[in-house]
Amino acid sequence: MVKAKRFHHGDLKRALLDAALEILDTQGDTGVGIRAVARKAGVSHAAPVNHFKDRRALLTGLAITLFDDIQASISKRLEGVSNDPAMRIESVVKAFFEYGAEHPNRYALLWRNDVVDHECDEMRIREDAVYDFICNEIDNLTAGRNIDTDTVAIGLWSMMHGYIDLKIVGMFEEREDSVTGEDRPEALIKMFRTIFDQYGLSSI
Amino acid sequence: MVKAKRFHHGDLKRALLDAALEILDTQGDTGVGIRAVARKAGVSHAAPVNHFKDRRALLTGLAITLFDDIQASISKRLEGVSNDPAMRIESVVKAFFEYGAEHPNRYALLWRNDVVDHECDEMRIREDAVYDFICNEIDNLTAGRNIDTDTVAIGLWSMMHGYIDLKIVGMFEEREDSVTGEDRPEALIKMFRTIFDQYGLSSI
DNA sequence: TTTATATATGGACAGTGTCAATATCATTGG
DNA sequence: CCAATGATATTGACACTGTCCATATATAAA
Repeated sequence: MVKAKRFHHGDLKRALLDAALEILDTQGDTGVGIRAVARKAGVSHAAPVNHFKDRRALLTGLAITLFDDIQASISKRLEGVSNDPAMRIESVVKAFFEYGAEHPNRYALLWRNDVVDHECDEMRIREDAVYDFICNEIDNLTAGRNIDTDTVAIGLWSMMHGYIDLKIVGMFEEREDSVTGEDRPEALIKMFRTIFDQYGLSSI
Repeated sequence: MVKAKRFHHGDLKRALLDAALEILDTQGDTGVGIRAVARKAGVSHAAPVNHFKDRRALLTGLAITLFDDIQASISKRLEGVSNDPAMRIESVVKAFFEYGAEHPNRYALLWRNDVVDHECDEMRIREDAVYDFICNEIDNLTAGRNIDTDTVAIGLWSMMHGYIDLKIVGMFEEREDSVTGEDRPEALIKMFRTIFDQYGLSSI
């Protein structure tokens, strides 16, 4: 039942994903093709079909591993953080900011609707895990008040994602903060604090 | 000097862009290729090279026309709106919301960093036009106060873009607003009003 | 060991982007 | 008006891609 060193190659699926990730980082998702990945993994051009029936399946599989990486990064950050819901939310946001800045190609792939299947369970489960975590923390803040959790969560996630995405595109180049002088991500986090404040969430 | 019905085809560049847009709407940007567009326009597969040297150039050219469409939509909306900066900003946001909902493939193409060249002047000019408009209106609100315009503008645009983009991906399906019962875009706009309020921008 | 299943190979096909050589049209100069 | 020039379109070619097929081989089960 050991997964390594079985069959012809060993664990080809893992090898394919490793190769795909390397190509993604260097050439973007355009370069991540069935044949190119197979070539890098040292197998024939038709070998991957046994593990990924499609190019779409390959990229979806890759995206799933990327989401797991983010989740791991979030968990690591949460270890050294207090139980304050606001601080825990901030950890999630910072994890995404960091991931997008360090691995723009990986982050961009995650939200490519054409080459990644967001309908599949494995993808949905992972998205929901993060979303539900945020909602749960927001609930801790809004307890008893007449505030819709989803609205706050969607607003938060939208701003978080939009900032990362537009920064990757290059939209925000040469637009430094001339007043506070702090990093833009910090400014955006502070901006969200003001939202929470206005919503009566004093603890943040 | 008339542009129509000149040379072999007439105005092939326009015909190519029309064909490209039709394919984009029906098949997404993956289907928008040099050969497919040429086929639809009724010319040989190598004809487009005279007007777009690349597939990237073709998609960039297409994106430019899309941005012009959005700008036109914004201008139209602004006609029936008062001089209140907050209302004018809201018009811009609503124009983008509407465009993203009605033409998801077009909106998604706009921010595809790999197939659209955001460095070129024609693209930058159009992006800056909208951005500067928003900044200008924000300035009218923040006049004299110690608030960084770019921070507010980036936050606004991030939230606006992120919401549209994630909605296209399907991230927000089945997450209705259970409290207010209003549309999510309205809720997000209201959310931004709270930001402005908190920033001391009473007029919004 | 035999059988069955999972996995990998090589060949083929249609499709793609891009380039080079050629042909045709439109405009300009004489 | 005619010739020349530059812009535009066509055809053919090349390497590459995703996907399918028949085949071969390795593992697991009987």
